[in-house]
Amino acid sequence: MPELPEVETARRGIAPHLVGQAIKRAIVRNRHLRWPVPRDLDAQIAGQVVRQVERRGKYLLLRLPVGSLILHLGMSGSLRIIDSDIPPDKHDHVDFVLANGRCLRLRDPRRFGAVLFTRRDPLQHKLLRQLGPEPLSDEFDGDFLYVKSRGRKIAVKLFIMDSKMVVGIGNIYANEALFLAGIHPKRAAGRISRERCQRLSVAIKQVLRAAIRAGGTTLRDFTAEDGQPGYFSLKLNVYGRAGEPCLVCGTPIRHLTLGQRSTYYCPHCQH
DNA sequence: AATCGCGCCTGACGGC
DNA sequence: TGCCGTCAGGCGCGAT
Repeated sequence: MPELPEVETARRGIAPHLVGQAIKRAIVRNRHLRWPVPRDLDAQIAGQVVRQVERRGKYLLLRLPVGSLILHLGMSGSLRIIDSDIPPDKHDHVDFVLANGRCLRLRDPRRFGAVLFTRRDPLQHKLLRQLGPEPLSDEFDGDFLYVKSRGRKIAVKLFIMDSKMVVGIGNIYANEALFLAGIHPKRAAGRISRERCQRLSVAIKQVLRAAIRAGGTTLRDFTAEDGQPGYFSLKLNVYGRAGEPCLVCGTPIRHLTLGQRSTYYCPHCQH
């Protein structure tokens, strides 16, 4: 499941192949993603040169002279740069055929992803407008977490996964960051001290940066089959390790469900 | 305003 | 071998 580090890795992988290239046409084989792919997608983008590939949270923005493509990989989406004559798999829903004979191909078996187009500022798009700060930016720090969480009774894990608070922290990295910060996932967000908010913000940045590094070193050039997502080569301390010993203290890792999502923690290290 | 739970969708996996 | 139930999860949205 692509989280922020995987999306950032994808951005870095595809950007060199796209920037300065004209999109000859868009081929939409299946419009039924999270939201319908616009019927006039091809008409909107055909002939336009990609100016920039940006990321905002887990959204990828392909900036064109007129408008922007907004892509989201959902749960199972992946992007590759391939020769445009390679026949599509049944889950290869959208192609962006480039002028150089290559093609940006979106595969998404579960179709939770999205391909949208806007002629306006994509950051003002309904889906992006209300997003919180980037977790790796200076704006996101212990003070930010502390101030925003005062009075909130919501479990801290759900709090840091709320994209209106801060973007890009998915389930895996939320679990891992809380372990590193020594905070119990169910603790009320508003009852975490300033010091521990600081620890948490540092842990979040640490986990995300490590995952981006891992993604970058996982030999992904995006010109062939997808490489592994970052977390495959990352040491996971708690995620998916229920019953196994904590790597710090040996206590069995516990599992619970929080907001319909799998949650893992060490009952000895996290309070 | 804050919080909670739903539903979209398919592949993997376990049990029989 | 095959069938079936269960789980996984990003995230917007509607309900409370």
